[in-house]
This record gives sequence, C-alpha cells and structure tokens, in this order.
Amino acid sequence: MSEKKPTKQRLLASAVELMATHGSIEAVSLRAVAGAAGVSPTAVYRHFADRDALIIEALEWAWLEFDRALNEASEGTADPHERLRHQGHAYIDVALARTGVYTVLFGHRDAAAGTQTSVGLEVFGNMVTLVGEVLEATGDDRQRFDVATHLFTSIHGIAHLRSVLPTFPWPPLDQQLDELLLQLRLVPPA
Amino acid sequence: MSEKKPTKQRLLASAVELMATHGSIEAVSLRAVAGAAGVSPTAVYRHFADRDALIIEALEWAWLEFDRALNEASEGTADPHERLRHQGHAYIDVALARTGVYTVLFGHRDAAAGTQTSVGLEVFGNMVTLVGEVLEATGDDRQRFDVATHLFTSIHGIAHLRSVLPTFPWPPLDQQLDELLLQLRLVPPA
DNA sequence: TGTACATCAGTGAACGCGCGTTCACTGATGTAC
DNA sequence: TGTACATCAGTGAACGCGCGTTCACTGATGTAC
Repeated sequence: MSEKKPTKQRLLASAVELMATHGSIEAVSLRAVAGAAGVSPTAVYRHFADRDALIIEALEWAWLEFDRALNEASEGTADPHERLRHQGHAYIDVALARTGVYTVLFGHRDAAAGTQTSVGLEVFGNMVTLVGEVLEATGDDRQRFDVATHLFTSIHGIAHLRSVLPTFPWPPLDQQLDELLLQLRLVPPA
Repeated sequence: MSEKKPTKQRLLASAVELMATHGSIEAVSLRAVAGAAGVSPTAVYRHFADRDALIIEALEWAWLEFDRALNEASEGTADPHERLRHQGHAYIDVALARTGVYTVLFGHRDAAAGTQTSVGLEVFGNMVTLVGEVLEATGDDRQRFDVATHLFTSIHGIAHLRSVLPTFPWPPLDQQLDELLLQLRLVPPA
C-alpha cells in the first residue's frame, strides 16, 4: 500500500513535522529527526552535511509547501478578485492549520533571513503578481508592490496573532478578511 | 557610582537581556542567566523555584517594560487622538529597538499563553481604553473592542514583520502608521 | 556469465559539551534573652 | 553589651541527560572486464 519513500525525503518530512508539533526550531534536533524517520542519527550525515544543512532544507521544504497550498487554492479560478480572495483565505487557513510551522517560518530573524533569498520571498512575489492583476483589471493605477506590501503586513498580522493567541475572542475570519480587502480597495467595484 | 541591585533583579534583567540578544527563550538557560548576573548557577534557586519560574517572571518583567514604554510615550499629552498616535509610534519603536524581546513575547503559543492572563493582555486593555476615548471624542459609535482588535492586529503585523524581515524595503514608518489610523478612522475629522 | 572491486546507505560505540537540578557546605546577618 | 542560635544568600562538586559529531564497521548494490 504505502510507498517506501527515500530516506532523505522522510528526514525532511519528519523535520517539518517536528516544527509543526513543537513550533520551534530548537525542537528539531538531529536525533529527533532521525528517530522520527526510523533511522540512526549517524545516517543523517549520508544526506546532509550537518544539522544546519538539514534545518535549512527543511525550512525551504516548508516554504514550498506553503507556496503550493496558496497556488492550489486559486487553481481553477480565472477572475483575479476571486483568486486573491481564495489565496487570502488559504494563507490564513494554512497558517492556522499548522501554526507551529507558520510561527517557525516567521519566528525569528535568523529563520526568516536564512531562506529569505530563495523560497520565502517567492510567496510574496506571487502576492505582488496577483495584486497587480487585480489592479489592472479595475484600471487602478496604484503601485502593485506598495499595495502588496500592505496586504502582506495585514494578513500576516491576522494569521500570526491568531496563531499565537488562539483563545482570544477573534471576529469571524471571513468578516475580517473581507473588511481588509475592502479597505485596500481590492474588491470588484459595486 | 552604580548602585548594587539585589540579585533577583539582576537575574531578571539578565534574562530579558538574553532574550533581546538571542531572540529566543531557549537561549535563556539558567546557567547563562546566572553567569550574566555574576552568580553561580545554584544561586538562582535561592530566588526562583526552577528555570520555568525564572522564565515566567522574566516574561512578565518584559511585558511590564513594554507596557510602561507605551504609557510614557503619551504621558504629557491630553488630546486622545495625539495620545493614540504617540502610543502607536512607541509600540513599533520599542518592538524594533528590541526585536529579540518582541519576537519572544509574541513568539510561540506557549510564551504568549503563559503570561496571557496577567500582564500581556494589559497592553491590549490599555489599547481598548485609549481607542474608546478617541471614539468618544468624535462621537463615533463603533464598538471600542472591535476597533482596538483591528488596530492591534494591524500594528502587530507591521511591528512583527519589520522585526523578522529588517532588510525588506519597507515604506516610511510614519506614512505606514498614519495610513493605518486613517483607514481605521481614528484620526480627528478634517 | 562470473569474478573482483568500488560505491554507498546504513549501523553502534564513543567523545565532549551545556544543560537543569541535588547536595552538603560556608559565612554573613538578624534575633532572643 | 554579650552570647547562642536561626536564617538566608551564596558556593563548588557531582549527577544524569540529550545533544551534534567522529569513527571504524557492515552489507547491499553497481560496474569493469
């Protein structure tokens, strides 16, 4: 039934799973990853130079998963406004479904800066593109980068604070997101 | 010249300093705190039950520092709109001046939840009160709690993302904050 | 097709390290009479 | 004012633990001729 995946992939998946469970990079010890993947600690060195290399690849993997989830969310949709709505929803849904991973990805400076050059900013890049399409569709002449930055900041605030304070009496997510898009004038004209 | 402070205070101050420097709770080891305070590791047990108790008190101390900085920022100001502007600025300034502490305070679920009941939410409580004064001053009948929640989410997004991605080409902080207050209609009517 | 050898993913034992915590102790300060 | 004792903040040695990393190894798979 279940395909036996290559060890390297099992190691990376286990590392991301540990991030999801414990919400911290420190919990992703080489020995814990090896144990979760059903392999001895020394075997890790057949696939990664050291623990740092393992962590870095695991973070990239997590970014890719995040990016893929966003893209999938708007896959069959043509209208830019709807695509943005779907991706916005997906952004927060994924963050809340795996708060551990999300808080690690945006956890501290080092974590974010390490992968910033590669996949991390790809998520933001896609956001810029999508916002650009929306602006173009409505003849809005604002700078796509500025509007996307604002959107990024706001949606991160919603997602991160909900991750960290899950017991706070938050307003309904739909309402919060719709209000945000309305304020940013990223909604089809009435 | 320099007053010799009690050991307990030096321990707490050292713990917060370690948070500021390393931006993580794991770096605040009992031995590191003791060393920074110029005392042997075992001496810590004269003032705290164990490492957990030390960490919890250090987090409370950090929250209090944060709260005090916000209040000080609006101290001599009477007009509610100006008070809110000043505190908003101070919020982001403090977060950026000590990103390590800020990211620890809002770092992961456990950190936030542990002190949530005590000082952490006091910061938000003050925000609710201040927003209430502003709404009252302009005869605005929106719910102060809802507006404050929105403000809290947005300002956290700005502060946290700037902390984590300091090299991103952010817009000027003044502009970003003024735009936010304008969008939330927390600005004196023209 | 068979044989010799290289490659490669895995193993277990061992290392030194920093950690939280315990223990028995020391020496100064405070208190009772 | 002196003396006896309790209190209390500090010490250093020692513990067991999980960590990252190294080492010499094993056994299976691939390759050359």
